Amino acid sequence: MTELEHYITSYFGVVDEKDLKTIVSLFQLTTIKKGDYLLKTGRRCDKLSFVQSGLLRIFVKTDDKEITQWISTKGYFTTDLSSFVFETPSRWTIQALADTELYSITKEDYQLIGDEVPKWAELEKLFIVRCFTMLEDRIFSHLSMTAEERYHFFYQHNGELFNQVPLQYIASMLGMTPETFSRIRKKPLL
Amino acid sequence: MTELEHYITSYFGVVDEKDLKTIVSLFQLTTIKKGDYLLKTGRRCDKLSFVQSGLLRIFVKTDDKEITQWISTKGYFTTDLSSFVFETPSRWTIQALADTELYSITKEDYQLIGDEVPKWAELEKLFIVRCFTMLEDRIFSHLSMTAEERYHFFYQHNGELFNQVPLQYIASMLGMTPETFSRIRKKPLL
DNA sequence: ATAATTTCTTGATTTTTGTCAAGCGCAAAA
DNA sequence: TTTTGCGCTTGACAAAAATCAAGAAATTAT
Repeated sequence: MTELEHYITSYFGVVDEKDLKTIVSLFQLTTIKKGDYLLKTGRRCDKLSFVQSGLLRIFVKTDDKEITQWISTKGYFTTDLSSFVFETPSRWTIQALADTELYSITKEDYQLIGDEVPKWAELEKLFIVRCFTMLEDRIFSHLSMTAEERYHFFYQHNGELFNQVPLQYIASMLGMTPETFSRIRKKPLL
Repeated sequence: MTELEHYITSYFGVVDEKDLKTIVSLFQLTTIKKGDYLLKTGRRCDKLSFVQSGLLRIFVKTDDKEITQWISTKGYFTTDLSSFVFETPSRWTIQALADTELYSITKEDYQLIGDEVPKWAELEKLFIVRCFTMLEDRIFSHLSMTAEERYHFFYQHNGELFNQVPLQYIASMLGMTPETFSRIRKKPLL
C-alpha cells in the first residue's frame, strides 16, 4: 500500500480495494524543486495535491509582508480549496520549502472519482467537515490563547516541524513576529 | 417564498420548486426564549437550525471566561457542525440572546433530503466549502490585522449587530477584551 | 418609579507584543 | 577558503492590549 492509499483509507474512510486503485491511478506523481511555486495568488488552482515527501508553504504576500497560512508536510492534501471548487482566482501562493514529491490530480480527473465511486461524495464531505473543524480550533486558539500559549500548543502537536522549516514561517503562521517567537523559544519552561 | 426557501435558493443554489418544498417541509418551526439554550457543550448536537428571527450566541466556557465564537443572526444556519456530522459531543454552547424563531431539522430528517434530492450532496458540499473559506478569512484576519483593524473590518461588514447584542460578545468574537473594544470604539476615525 | 443587575466606559498600571537596528552563525556559492 | 546571504537572536524602545478597579449608563426586575 502506498502512502497515498494509506492516507485515503485512514482519512476518508474505508473504500474497497478496487475503488482505491481507481482513485489512486488518477493521481500523477510530480516533483517540484525547493523554491518552485505550485500555485501563485490570482491564478486558478486546478489541482489537488498530496504531499508524498517534502514541504510546502501556503502564504499570501501583502503590500509589506508575507503571511504564512499553513505549512504542508508529508501526508497532507494541499490546494486552494475555494479556487479548486469554484474555479475562482486563488488567494494563496504555494511554494516548495524543499524538493517535494506530490501526487496531484486535476479537477477534471477529480470529478471522475465521484462518477466511479458512489461513496465518494459522502467521504469527501466528511473530510471537508474535518478540515472545517480544524479551522474552528485554530480560530479558537486566537480568541483564547496568548502568543506564548499558541507556541507551546503548536510545539506539542507539530514539534517535528521546528527543525525542518525556517522558524519565521512558523511564527507567521501562529500570528507573531520572528522576534517574539525567538524570545518565547529561549524562555525557560519553569 | 419564505425566508428559508429564499436562503436555500441563494446559498445552496437552484433547486426546483418541488424539491424546495420537500426540503422546507422537513424543517420545524420552534421558538426559544432569550437566555434559553439551544445546545450545551458536551451534548450531542442533533439538529441544524436556521435563524428566522432573533439572535444566537455560540460560545465556549473555559475555566475563567467565556469565549464567543460567533453570533448568528437572521438568515444564518447554525449548528455544531462536527457534532452534527460525526455525532460526537459538541464543543459549543448555543444560547439565545433574544427571543428567537428557528427552523430546525433533525439529523434523521436531514438525511432524507439527500435521498429525495439527488443534487443535494453536491450543493451541501459547496455550502460547506464556502463556510470553510470564511473561516480561512477569519484566521487570516488574526494573522494579519491588529485588534483595531479587525474591529473596523467587522464594523464595516456587520455594523447592524452593534446595536443588537452586548458588545462584550462582539469583543470576544474578535479576540479582544471589552475594555480594548470600548477604547477603539471611542477613538476618532481621523 | 425605584431598585437591582448588567453592561459599558475610563483611568492607572502592567504585561505582551511589535519595531528597529545591529550582530552572530551557518550554509550555500564563488 | 572566502564571501555572501539568509535566518536567528538580542537589546533598546515603542506601541498595543490586558488587567484591575471604580464608576456611569443602560436594562431589567420589583
